[in-house]
Amino acid sequence: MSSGTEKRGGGRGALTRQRRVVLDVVRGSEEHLTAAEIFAAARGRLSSISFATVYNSLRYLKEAGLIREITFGNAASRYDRETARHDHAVCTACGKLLDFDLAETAALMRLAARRSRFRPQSVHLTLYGLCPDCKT
Amino acid sequence: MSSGTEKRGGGRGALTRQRRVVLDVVRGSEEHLTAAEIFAAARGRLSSISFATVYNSLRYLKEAGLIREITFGNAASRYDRETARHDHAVCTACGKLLDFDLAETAALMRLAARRSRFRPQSVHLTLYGLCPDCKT
DNA sequence: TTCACTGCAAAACGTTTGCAAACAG
DNA sequence: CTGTTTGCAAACGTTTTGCAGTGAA
Repeated sequence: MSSGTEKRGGGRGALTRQRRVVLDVVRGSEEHLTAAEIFAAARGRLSSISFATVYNSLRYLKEAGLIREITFGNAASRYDRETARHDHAVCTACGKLLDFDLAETAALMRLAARRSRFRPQSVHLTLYGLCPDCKT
Repeated sequence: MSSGTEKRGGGRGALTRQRRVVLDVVRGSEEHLTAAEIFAAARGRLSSISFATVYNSLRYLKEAGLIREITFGNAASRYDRETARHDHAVCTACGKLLDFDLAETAALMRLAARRSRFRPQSVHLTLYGLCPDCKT
C-alpha cells in the first residue's frame, strides 16, 4: 500500500481539510493525545468533523507516515507527531508517557534479529517505572 | 507487589478450581493465548466456567505473578506462562509473536532510566519485522 | 460523471461490572 | 455466619463499518 513513489494529489489519498485539521492537532500538542482528545480539539477548529472521520484521518496519516500510533496495554491508542524511531518510558503509577531516544536500542536490532531469526524492520524499547513526579 | 513471603491460602485470594484450570491452560500452551482462546480451552476442562471468571482469574493470576499479560496494538491481550523478563519479536505480516531474551536489553535499563529520569522497574524490547515464514 | 471522502448511527470487539446464588473457612 | 468467588447478563470504552450524501477533478 502506498509504496513506491509517494503519490501526492494525483493517485489516491489527499490531505483533505479534515485530515489537515487532525494532523495540525497532533502536531500542535506536546502530549500524546488519544483519538477522543484529538476529536475534541479538532471540533474546535472544524465543528462539523465527526468521530469516524477523525479515526479515518488518523489511519490515513499513520499510513502516510505523518504521525505514529502508540499503544500500551488495553488503553486507548495515542498519537505521536514524532515519527522517527524512539523509545518510551511509561509510569506504572500515573500512566505518564515520555519519549526519549537511546542510540543503543537501535544497535540491539541486529542482535535481536539474529536471535529471533526475524528480518528486522524496527525496534522499540519501553521502560516501565516511576516518573519523576511519582517516585516520591 | 506480592513480594516477600508468598501468602498461600492464608490472607486473601485462593487458587480456586477455576483459577487453577485457567493457570493450567496458560501453562499448558506453547502459544500466547488470548482470553477467548483460554476460555475455550478452560471450558473443555470445566464446562461451567464463565467468560467473566476467566477474566477475573487472569487478573488474579497476573497480580499474583503467576502469568504475564502481553498487549500489542489494539488486539486482544495475550497471556504468557513465562514470567521472567524477556523480549518479543512481532511479525508485521502475520502477527506471529516470539519470545526471546537478550541480556543486553536488561543492561539498557540503567541507561534508559538515566535518560528518562524514571525510577526503573523493568524494560522490554520489541522487534518488529518479518518472521522466518513471512520473509519469503 | 466519477470516485474518494465525509458524517451519522449502528455494530463490533475486548473487557469490566452489578448482582444474586454458591461456596469455603 | 461471613467473606470470597462464581456465573450470568448487561454495560462500558474504543474502534470499525454500512451507507447515503457531499465535494472535487
